[in-house]
Amino acid sequence: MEEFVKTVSALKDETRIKILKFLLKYNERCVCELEASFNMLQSRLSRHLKILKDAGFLKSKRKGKKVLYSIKEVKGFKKAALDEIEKLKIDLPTLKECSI
Amino acid sequence: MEEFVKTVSALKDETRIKILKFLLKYNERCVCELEASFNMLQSRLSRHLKILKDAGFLKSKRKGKKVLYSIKEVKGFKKAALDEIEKLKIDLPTLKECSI
DNA sequence: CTAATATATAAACATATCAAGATATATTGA
DNA sequence: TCAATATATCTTGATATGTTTATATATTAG
Repeated sequence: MEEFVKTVSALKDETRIKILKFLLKYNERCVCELEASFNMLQSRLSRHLKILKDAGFLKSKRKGKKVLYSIKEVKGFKKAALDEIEKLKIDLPTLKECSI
Repeated sequence: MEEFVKTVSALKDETRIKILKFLLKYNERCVCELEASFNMLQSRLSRHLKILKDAGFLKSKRKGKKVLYSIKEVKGFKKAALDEIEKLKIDLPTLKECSI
């Protein structure tokens, strides 16, 4: 139950839905790229990324100063959720890549 | 997007998850049966049923004084959610049937 | 080691959601 | 029509969640 509620809670936020859709489209991205692309406060992003990671939707790996986030391979309900998000017709910001 | 958020929001509550699981198991039930089974205030139950119905998980039909609620046939993400809920290992209250 | 950059966490405040109690609406039968 | 039963809605107070600002931690360059 807890696990399911956590999964669903992570999905119940427009910002997080957009982040997931963005990473589905643009693969592995560092926080500063997301920050630039979404034009969003870093602390806000970091918080949402943590929630998505804790819920099992994202994985992260450090690369130097950067931390790269990407979609984790999932199945079952979580997979269905990502599929649904991928189909949503919502505007995503364009990718603002990091120098380096 | 709105639709997806509404769907997910409906799922983000333990009471509603239990109601869904209960109706998956016991099929069509009136509010007073749910009230008796869950030992829950009627207004609280009614509120949750409305949220689940608005989100597209439940349908209802009136039968005399009673209103009968049951799981609606759904597909895609919603179906995956119901499947997941059906698999959850949580205790459900036993059914307290209505006289009549 | 220190400064600079990248990311994470914490505190304060605002908003959303829930439970409970009160009230309203709908249906039936007298 | 009126009373009783079943269900729905509204209001209030409590709790949870999101945003912002400030601060802390981690990594690299010098």
